[in-house]
Amino acid sequence: MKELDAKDRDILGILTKEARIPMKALAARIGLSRSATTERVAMLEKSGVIRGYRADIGQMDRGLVSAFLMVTLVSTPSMGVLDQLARYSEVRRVSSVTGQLDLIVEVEVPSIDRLNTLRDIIATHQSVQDLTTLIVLRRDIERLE
Amino acid sequence: MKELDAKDRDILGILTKEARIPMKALAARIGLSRSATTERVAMLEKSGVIRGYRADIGQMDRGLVSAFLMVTLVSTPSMGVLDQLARYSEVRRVSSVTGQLDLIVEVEVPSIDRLNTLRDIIATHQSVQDLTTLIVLRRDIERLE
DNA sequence: TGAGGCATCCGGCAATGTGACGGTTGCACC
DNA sequence: GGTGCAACCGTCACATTGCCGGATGCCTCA
Repeated sequence: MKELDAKDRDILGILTKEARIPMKALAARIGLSRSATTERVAMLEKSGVIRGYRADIGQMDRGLVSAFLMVTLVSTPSMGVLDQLARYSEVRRVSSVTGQLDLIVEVEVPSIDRLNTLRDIIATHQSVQDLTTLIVLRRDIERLE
Repeated sequence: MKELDAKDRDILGILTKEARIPMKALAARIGLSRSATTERVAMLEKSGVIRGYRADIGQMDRGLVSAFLMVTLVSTPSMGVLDQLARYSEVRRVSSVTGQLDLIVEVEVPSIDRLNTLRDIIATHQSVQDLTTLIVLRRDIERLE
């Protein structure tokens, strides 16, 4: 895939905030014709830079509990932990990190009970050495893209 | 705001995956007329259930570094830390959590240098007691909505 | 019970946006 | 200087949208 130029970055910048904007308006904003803009967006989609478009739903309205599970592994190559994590749809994101920890697992569960269940399942995995649960009390800032 | 019914949840389910779908197609999928569907979506937007629409960008394509900053505060009412954090556009999300930590700050910066700068700025804030930086090496799972 | 108010739905029209295409321009390469 | 190519533009026919009036069902209260 080619380098993205300034126009492409403009497009991405706008689409990450207003994904439903009409092509015509998008074109006007970046200073290209509609057809050129449509072509660029199609290219960005086809090449995988744009993976899709999502509505951004307020978390409170779903009545879910979010938590971070801070995981330390016995040995760094994760040995099936990821496979297991991937099996649970409540697992929203898993990040390998540097530092005292190895994985940060973000989960979103319907209840604290379910969180505890999930926590226990993961904590008892053979390659998990230590697991700390941090429940999100409040989102103070949220600007994910 | 009223309770969301099954149709509303259908709408949300579809829009969280395909935010750019035309209203007509959305209407056909949930089994309502286009105008009723448009009305419902408008209601969901106005009431804040739908906060916006975002293009989903593959993170690697941006050449950015993501990191978690684990913050312990001197005293729990945050005393201006949030205001300061909000000032930096690299701060993607801040979560108040239970446990040994007080805040989890997620940042996305163009370089490690910038990360260090940001880290230092936050760490020297008077109400920050402790700050640990965890750099994201890899996203193993990502299913944020 | 039946008249009014309200929420929700539908369909239709005019305005706007889209997909598809052909034509222009600028540039690199032989 | 001719050929190929990538990126752009404008236009046509068609699809989608915003906006409306009107139907339907339901609740409330005289």
